[in-house]
Order: sequence, then C-alpha cells, then structure tokens
Amino acid sequence: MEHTVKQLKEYLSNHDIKPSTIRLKILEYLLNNRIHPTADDIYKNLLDQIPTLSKTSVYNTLDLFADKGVVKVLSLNEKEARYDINTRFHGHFKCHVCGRVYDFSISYDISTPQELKGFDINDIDINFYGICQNCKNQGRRI
Amino acid sequence: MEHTVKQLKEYLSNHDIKPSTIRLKILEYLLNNRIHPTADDIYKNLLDQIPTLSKTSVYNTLDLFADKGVVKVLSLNEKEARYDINTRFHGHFKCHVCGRVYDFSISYDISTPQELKGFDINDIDINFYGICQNCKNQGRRI
DNA sequence: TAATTAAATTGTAATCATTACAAAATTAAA
DNA sequence: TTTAATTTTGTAATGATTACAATTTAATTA
Repeated sequence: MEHTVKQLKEYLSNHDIKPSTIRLKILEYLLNNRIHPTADDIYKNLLDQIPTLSKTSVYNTLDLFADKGVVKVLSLNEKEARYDINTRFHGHFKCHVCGRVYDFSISYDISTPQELKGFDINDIDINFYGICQNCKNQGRRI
Repeated sequence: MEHTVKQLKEYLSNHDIKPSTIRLKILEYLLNNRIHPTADDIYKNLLDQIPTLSKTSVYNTLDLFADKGVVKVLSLNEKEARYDINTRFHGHFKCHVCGRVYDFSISYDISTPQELKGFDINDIDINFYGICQNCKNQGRRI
C-alpha cells in the first residue's frame, strides 16, 4: 500500500505522462483506494493535502489518465463516472444498497459474437447489478 | 412492423400499465424503431403527431416503462440514456464512429463468478465498444 | 541568473440531460 | 354532472461535466 515518489513517477512515465504534484497525488490515491472513486471522491479526499486543488484539475488529470491508459472510466448506470486504476480486463458488480462496486474476474471466454464479425472491438464492459452479500446479511433492502 | 391499438394496449396492460395516447405512441415508436433511441430522439419524432408533447412526459413515460419492465435503460458511456424495447438478455455494441448501437446474442454462459457467491444479481450489462463493419468499410475513423 | 516559452492549474461561467414541482388538462368514478 | 384521481405540461432547479481565459508553475534559452 506504500508507494514511493520514485515509484509513482515511474508509473506515470511508463504511461507517457509527465509528473506533477497533483498527478502524483491522484495516482497515489487511486492506487491506495481501490474503491472505484468518483471525481468528487478524489477531489474531497485530496483537499486536505492540496488546499488549492480545483475540481477542474481533477477532471483534467483523470481525462489525461484515461487517455494514456492509466485508468478505465466506469459507466455504471449512475450519473457520476467512476475511475478504476486496475485496467486489466475484469467485471464490475454494483450494489444498489450500499453503492459499493466490486471487482470480479471473467472466467468465461469473451470471443467475438457472430453478429460482430468484421467489427473492431476496442473495449468491453461487463457490469452486474444487485445486492452484495454484506447488505443481504444485514437484511438491508433498497 | 404494424401494431394495432388493441395490440399496443394489450402490451401495456400485460405490464400493468394503463393506456394513454402518449404511452401508446411511445410504445409504438419503440416497437417500430429498434434503434435504442434516446429520450430526445423519441420526443423529436413524436412532436409531429403530438404537437403538445412535453419532454417531461417522455421522461415520465420512459421511467414508468422501465419500472414496469417494458424497456431496459442502456448506459453506454455517453451522457444520454438509451431505451431498448427488447428486454431479453443480449449484448450491445456501440460504434464510436457512427454512434449506432448493435444488438448481439450472448452465447457463452454467464454464471455467477466465484467472487459474487452469495450476491443477488438482478441485472447484467454486456457492452462492447469499437468500430462497426459499416464504418470500417467506408474507411471512417473517429 | 534572468528572460522567454511552454505546460499545468485555477476559477468562473456555460452546457445539457434529467428531475422537481405545481398548475392545467384529461379521464374515471360517484 | 360533480368529484376525485390520473396524466400531462411548463418552468425552474439540479448537478456532473466542460469551455475557456487568466494565473501560476516549470522548463528552456539567452
């Protein structure tokens, strides 16, 4: 869970991104808080460390990260986008009770469907929705 | 492609929805135009037939349809929601060149992943993104 | 090192899909 | 018909995201 500045800088430079305080802090936050945060989550959490931080900078940085493949933007039937530092292929489960987003691995083969022969497939989203075990155990609904 | 008013009314009553002119027109539009339209698409297209139509009514109706299982709301990495009259399980491909959304069938088995044992799964979205064959053939990019 | 240029960051205002809400219109029930 | 319930409408809010110009910071050059 600990990342040196050197490691963070390398992470960015590996993705062709020049380092800056904001970029390093946002990257560090994403690496240490794998909760698929929203831009607002990130903004609120970094305000202590960077009092002059603006929301525009958070969006700018996240857009840059998405362009360079550092994060994947998640669109989970909600108005706010979420950002995932884990860009390897995997599925997401959104609990509509607690709002948490869980990762899961895709075991089955996602080969090109018949109907999409000849299509270029650049990206795939596998999103599940429901109630997580934690909320079920607590008997929480909606 | 033709639907009698009787059929449309039955379709609604089968989903526990009382008929009204707007509801029947929107349902008819969705059944005849299986292009995963946005609320605005529907609004613009019905304005000829219902000059007093308001956008709020379109949203109200689509929300009702979604609640009653008449349509599925699609969240395809774009700001506008789309509405699919086909509520049977299938995947969607969004072409980022022409913007069209294609259906495809899911052949592989979507069983509960290990990590989601004990979770209630109520809904699944399988979304592919890329360039469709049509746009590829025309050499169109971005 | 200072001067110049480029890049990053900020603040404010716009955008735009969606929602809230109350008034008006329509339909159903008494 | 009268009354009550439902549907529809118009307007104004909401809220995430973006546009954009100004400011700050960092990098480069003289």
